[in-house]
Amino acid sequence: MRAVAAPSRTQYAILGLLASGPRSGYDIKKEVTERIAHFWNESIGHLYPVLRRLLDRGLVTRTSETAGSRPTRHVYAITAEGRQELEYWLREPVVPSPPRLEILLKLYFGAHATPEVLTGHIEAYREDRARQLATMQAVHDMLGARPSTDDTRYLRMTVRAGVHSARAALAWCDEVLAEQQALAREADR
Amino acid sequence: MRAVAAPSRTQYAILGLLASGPRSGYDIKKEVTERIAHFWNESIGHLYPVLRRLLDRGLVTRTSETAGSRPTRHVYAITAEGRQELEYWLREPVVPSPPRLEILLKLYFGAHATPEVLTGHIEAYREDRARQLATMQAVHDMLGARPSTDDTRYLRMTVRAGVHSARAALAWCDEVLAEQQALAREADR
DNA sequence: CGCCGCATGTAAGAGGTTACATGATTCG
DNA sequence: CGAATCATGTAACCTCTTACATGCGGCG
Repeated sequence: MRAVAAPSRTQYAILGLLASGPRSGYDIKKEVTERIAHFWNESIGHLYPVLRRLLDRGLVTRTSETAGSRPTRHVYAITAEGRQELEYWLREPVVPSPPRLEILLKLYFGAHATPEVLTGHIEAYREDRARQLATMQAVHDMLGARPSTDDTRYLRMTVRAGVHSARAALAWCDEVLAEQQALAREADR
Repeated sequence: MRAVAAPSRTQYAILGLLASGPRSGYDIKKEVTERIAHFWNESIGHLYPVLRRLLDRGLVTRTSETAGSRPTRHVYAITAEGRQELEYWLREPVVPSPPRLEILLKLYFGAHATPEVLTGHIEAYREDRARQLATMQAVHDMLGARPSTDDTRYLRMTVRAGVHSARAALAWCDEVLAEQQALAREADR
């Protein structure tokens, strides 16, 4: 390989989840979409081959649960080497991923679109983020009812990140929408 | 192809830039890194094949400028069909891309790392965003607080998005760092 | 009786990054 | 005189997504 490995983050997500208990591929997918979808996601079709690779590398083990005639359920557990690999990755600096915000790209090319189209995009985005804010706040309240236990502390922090980010997005949308309205009034005069 | 085309956004970025004047691949790359890197980026190695494809599809034309013994400079210009394609894309709803925030993933797995490591990551991230905020504010001031001319109006909006986002990130970092410090004090007691 | 949840996996390929290859010119 | 800029392009390769393949069991 010439291109230096941009190491798959999927494998670390898997190791991280398995670090708090054995799970099947299906379980992992569910956990991702139900708990951390606000900052991370995985597609099920990618999970299986990566689990296979982790197995081959000895970072996880696999046990099979056969229940009647259903497809065999494979439960994966992290090994000592897997834990080491996870801890190594956790210590490594976060690699910044260059942003690609499609909505800003469209806005940047705004001169080639109608104001109505732009406003429509921003409004849709605003609603999206407003919904997210509501969800995040609901989750936060649910977590916040109890004292900061170890198992929810970090989840709560990520939820707060979502709250901050959504609020900022809303404020920005309102700014942009106001400016677009001012422009429309000017054009009307 | 079975997987339904997630249409390359690179091609639209190219068309959008070419819509305000002919450029070479090299020029496009420079413009991306110098002007819109805060929300978009392209790698030069990917630009050339995509330009080639746009040429084959008749969305751009190419003229060659030979200057002495240097590699021939290819200048691309958008065609009427290219403009149509761009405008079509601009009208289409923004496709939301599921987030993957590595720093939050590491934080979420915080139970398997030392508090010092986590704090280090957050501090690094904070500095990063503080730098970005400074840059964004400088650019914003340069663009001029008020008279929104058409050619800077949309750029300014994207810069404002960066300002809002960076401020939110800083506030979040401070919150998290304070919580980590409180935890450390508790552990000390 | 139809849909959803459970459950695994493969195939195809898009999209994108990095390294390599090559060489002139400009500037400090 | 060495580094950066100009300038294009190819090769290798990886990551990840989507679609396909398959089928049971429970619930409304």
